[in-house]
Amino acid sequence: MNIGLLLYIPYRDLENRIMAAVTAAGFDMTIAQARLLQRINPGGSRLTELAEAAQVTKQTAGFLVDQLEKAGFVQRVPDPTDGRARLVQVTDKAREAVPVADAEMARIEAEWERHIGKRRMAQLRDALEKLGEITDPYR
Amino acid sequence: MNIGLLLYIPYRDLENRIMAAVTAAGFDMTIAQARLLQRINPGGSRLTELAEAAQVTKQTAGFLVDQLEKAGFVQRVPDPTDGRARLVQVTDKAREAVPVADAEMARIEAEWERHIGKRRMAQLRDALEKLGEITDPYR
DNA sequence: TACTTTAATCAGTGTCTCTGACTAAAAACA
DNA sequence: TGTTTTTAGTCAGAGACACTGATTAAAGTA
Repeated sequence: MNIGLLLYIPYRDLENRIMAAVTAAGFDMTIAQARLLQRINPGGSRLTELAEAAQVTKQTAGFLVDQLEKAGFVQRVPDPTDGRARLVQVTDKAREAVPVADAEMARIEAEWERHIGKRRMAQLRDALEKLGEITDPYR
Repeated sequence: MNIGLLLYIPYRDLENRIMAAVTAAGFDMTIAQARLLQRINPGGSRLTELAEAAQVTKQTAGFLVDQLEKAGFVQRVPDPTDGRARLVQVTDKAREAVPVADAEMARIEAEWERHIGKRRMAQLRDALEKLGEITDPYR
């Protein structure tokens, strides 16, 4: 079986389940919004940075940040070091969603480990981390 | 690092590269179309089957099949065993794209194996196949 | 100062995906 | 057999997401 599909199937399952958990907890956001949100640095990120990290255009990133801002998950503040730029910062409201996502993630990882075994899980992680070195365009 | 992102990064890289190779060879199709095309059985598939396999609604599958049909990559023929249904079949034109995709896939797999080693590659495949047992909704 | 680059936005468009409502054929059943 | 329910697929409408191209304002550079 095609290695691409093999990678995609568990990925999609994981993403769907985490999004379901997050929205069930009352955090109303979409997958694209969540993907972007994840990439924001602790001190805030510029839109251009964010676009690059998430592998979308600045326009798309701006569109998503608009929605996240409207929903109260991020705020834009002026960048003190550059008058053209603004920093996108995660709000407390969005930070409250993190433990929900983390808990679901832990649940899924435990399930996976139970099914494929501790050894295989460690090997999977190891192989993927090494693979990231040549496939992550942001690295 | 988050196992979801770890899975997603090489997947996206692979998909992008294969699509680039396929479109560069003159086969003008989108990712969504290609995903659906992959799922069509040798003897043809019903729309409902296809939708289930690709995890989209019947409407979405129909929309994509319309486009694939317009581009000449599939044809719809009546299902002899069911007057309501039609079989979506892959055309020769689409079949010509397969070796292009396969060649790119082989190239990528070779690169990956060169970077992470034969042993890790085998472990990755093994772990993912086992994981598919619990994460593939179509299985 | 004049020119170039960079950060972000505005305008417009195409693709993908969904929900809901519908038609027609097949299957189930009374 | 005739009626009801299920199944296969389509039509209509809407929203989300992604793109290209053009523009504005600030910063950096010659």
